[in-house]
This record gives sequence, structure tokens and C-alpha cells, in this order.
Amino acid sequence: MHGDESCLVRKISHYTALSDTEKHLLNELERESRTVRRHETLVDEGETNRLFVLDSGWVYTFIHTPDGRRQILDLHFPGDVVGTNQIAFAESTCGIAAATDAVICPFPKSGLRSVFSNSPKLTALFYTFAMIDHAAVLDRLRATGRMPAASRVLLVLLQCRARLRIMDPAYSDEFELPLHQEVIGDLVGLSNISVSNALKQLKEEGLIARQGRWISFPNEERATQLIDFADHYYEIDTSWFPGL
Amino acid sequence: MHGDESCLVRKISHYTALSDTEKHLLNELERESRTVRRHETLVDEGETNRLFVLDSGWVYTFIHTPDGRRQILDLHFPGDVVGTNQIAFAESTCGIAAATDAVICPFPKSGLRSVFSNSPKLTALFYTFAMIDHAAVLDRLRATGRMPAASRVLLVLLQCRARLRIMDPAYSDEFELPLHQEVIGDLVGLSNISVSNALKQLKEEGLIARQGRWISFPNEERATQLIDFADHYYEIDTSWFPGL
DNA sequence: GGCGCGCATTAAAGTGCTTTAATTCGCACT
DNA sequence: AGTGCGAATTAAAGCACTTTAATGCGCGCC
Repeated sequence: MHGDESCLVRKISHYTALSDTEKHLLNELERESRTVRRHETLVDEGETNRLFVLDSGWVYTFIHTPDGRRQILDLHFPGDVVGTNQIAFAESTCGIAAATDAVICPFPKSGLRSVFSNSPKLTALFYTFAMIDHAAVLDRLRATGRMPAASRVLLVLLQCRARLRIMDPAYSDEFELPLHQEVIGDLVGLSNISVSNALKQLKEEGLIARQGRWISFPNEERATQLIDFADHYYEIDTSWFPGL
Repeated sequence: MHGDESCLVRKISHYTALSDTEKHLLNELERESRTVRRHETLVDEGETNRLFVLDSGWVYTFIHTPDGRRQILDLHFPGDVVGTNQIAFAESTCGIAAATDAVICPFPKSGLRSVFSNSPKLTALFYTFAMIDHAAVLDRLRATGRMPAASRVLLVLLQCRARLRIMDPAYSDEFELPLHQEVIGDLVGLSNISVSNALKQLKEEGLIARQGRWISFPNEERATQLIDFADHYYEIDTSWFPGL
């Protein structure tokens, strides 16, 4: 675990208050930790499923096409539980790699069972997180299928900031984007060259500003309107679930 | 409800045995039913969220881009619970429309709460279904981002059959595809013209056969290998969840 | 300080899809 | 059988993205 409090507890506290028992259940998932290096593959495609809490750094899940190209499926940030969306399948169909140096806390499937057995509230929240991830994928599917290159890249940038804000509202102004352009392309079906051109175009149109790896949105309203971006991530409706 | 037994019960029975109490809980969700016509929009984008069990027919969820094009997000088959993936968000971000004439059984959010409160097993299964839907979207994201038109269309066809088989294993040989080519295109980011060309190409290569709306796969192994298709839908791992 | 490496940028040619438009097919209805 | 409409097919022009390749930039390292 990293810092005073578990990353998972901090993320979940953004949505709801937690009892000490619940905090204890979650802390159990972050007992062991391991450092991984940028570009390292944590899980290969087809390997058996593995679960971990992401403590720091960014990781992504990916899958290759028969001709060797790559599509990134999910991007994960500190506080995310990685691997839950593969839990229904015996063997993982996608690989996991680190976009930056990262600290992960692996835990066995049984750890999840103890959470689900003991806390309907946490079960509801895990369910909700799965749907938030799902919403992010749907946004990228829409962009990948039906939007031009610049809009697709803009979506990735707005999405990253929206999800970083869950853990740290200080990201409101600008944020550091550690992703290579090839990775951005693999998120929304573009080549690295198109990503470069798109970033240039977005800068020229005043929709983004770049200083090294730091990105900001000088005209945020115009940016969100251009792609109809809605921030699903910050507020959720928990009224429908039992025990909350 | 349609037929002797609820669609939902039949679908879930494919995965696990149900007690009478559980069957009763599920049947409650299908008390009321409504007929909808092909092409009818059931829910508009931005409307408040609504849930229903799909009893017969096919429906899809969609979202428009700012320039008026359309992306289909999910395709739903008899036995599916439609709307659960939007439940975490106060207002629905996508619309729902009928691909064929259909019968739907609307129920309130509270219906889901009574299922979740009373049956950990059904909760687990709903969770699993959400992940199966998610896997289908991920497959289409990969295809949309990184595969040529013919492969994308082939994926749609194989995916439809795989999901129909959940309800009815008789679909193993051939199946009726009621989707317009425009709808197929909206599933994987293609124009209707490209879909037409892709179907022609697939037929010429012997990967599919068509008789009216009926589709079959004369060389199934070659078809699945071409796009690395894995049928996630038929078998799932339920070992990780409590109460099963 | 200069070298070398990884990544980003720029340019030019090639390609696969879209758009537009005309034709054909399938099928319900008279 | 004949008519009319929606959808699929076919063809041709246009365009956005990819591929390939060369150049430029930032940064760690000896």
C-alpha cells in the first residue's frame, strides 16, 4: 500500500462513506505490492486471469488483431481494480501492460469473494465501477466508429482528465499525460502519425494547449461541445442499490 | 410474458439451476408486456433511464455523434435485461430502438432492487451478464478500431449467432439475421455500402452463405480464425461468486 | 559537450472507406 | 400479374487515414 490510506479506500470514499469494517475488507486487497516498469507486460493474452489494485501509475488492457495490430480496451488509473471485467471468463482474453512505472497490489479471486460476501454496499460499488468502465469504452467505441481523428484524440484527453479527477480534484486545470502517441492511437484506432497530426490540429484550433506532457483545455466548453462529451465518472446514482 | 416460462428464466437456466423463489423473483420482472414495432424508438437519448426484459425480437442501444451519424452500442436478444448498464447514471446517455417487431416487459428500478436484496446468486448472474455484454462491446471495439470491413461484418454475424445460441442451441447451423445493412454498419463503424461489399466478399471467399435473411458459415473454422473469434457467451466461470 | 537513443514531427504516396447517384431486387398490396 | 416502395447492389469520384521514410527534438549517459 502507498501512503497513509489505501488507494481503493480513497477512490471509493469519493462516492460514499465507508465503515471501518469495509475499509478493512478493502485494505486486505492491498496487502502485497509489486513495482512494475513502463512498457512491462503484466499479463499476456490467453494467460489465466489475475486481479490487482492499481496503487500508482497507469496501466492498460489490450488485445491484438490477427494481423498483429493492437487495440487498447481499457485504461486504468490509481485506485482502479484491474481484471474484474474478465472475471466471468476462465482465461483472460486480453493482456495487461504498464503505460508508466506503476505499483500494483495483486490479490486472489477469493479476496473479491470475501468483499462480495460481507458487504452489499461494496458489491454495489464494484458493480458501479464496472459500469463506469463500460461507459468509457462505449464513448471510445462511438468515437472510433464515427468520429474524425482530432475528435477521437480529444476524447481520450478529456476522458483521462475526467477519470483522474475522481482521485484528485486538483486536476481541474491541467494534467500530465504520460501516454505515448502510439498508445493514444491504440485507444481509438489511429496510427501514431494521425495522433500527431490531430494534436497539432487541436492546438491550432485552440482546443488544447501543451507544455511538454502537460495538457490543458483553454476553451473547455467548446472542446466538450465538439464531441458531446459528458463526464459520467464524477457523479453516480446509487439510489437503486440495497444497503446504501 | 411469452410462452410457458419467462424468457429470463430460460436464459438464466442455461447457466445455473434456479429455485422456485428465484424463478418467482424473475417472473415479477415480466408481469407487464408491451409490443413495439420495428424501427420504433423506445427511449430517446437523454431521457430518464428505463429498464425492461426483452421477451421477443431484437433491440439495440445507440448514440448519435455531433454531426448526426449514429453508433450502435449494444444489441439485445430475447432474455436480455435492457438498461442495466445505464443504471449508475441518473439520465440515460443513449437511446434504445427496435430492430424488429418486439415484445418488451418494462419494470421499475425497484424490481431490480428486490432481486439484488433477495438473491446473491441472481446478483452474481446479473453481474456476469453485464460482463458478457461488455465483452461483446470490446470485441466490436477491436474490430472497429483495427480490422478491415469484411472482418468487422463477419464479427457481427458470428457474435449474433453466438448470443442466439444461449437461448436456443438449435441455431448451430444457420440463423435468421433481421438486421438492415445500415444497422450492421452502425455496429462497427461502416457505411451501408461497405457492409454490402463486405457481405459480397465474404460470400465469394466461402466464409458465409446467404439465403435471403438466413446466414450460415460453410467453413466455420476458417471464419473464426480469420478474426480470432472466441465465443465468450456460452460458458462462463461462476466459481468466484458467493452463494453459487 | 557531444553522442546515441527513443519518440515526435513532417512530408509524400498509397489505400480503403465514404459519399453520391443510378440500377436492381424483393415483396406487400391492389 | 402489375404497381410501388424500401432496401440492397453496383459504380465512380473524393477524401481521411495509413504506410513508408526522412528529419527533428529532448534527454540520459559516458
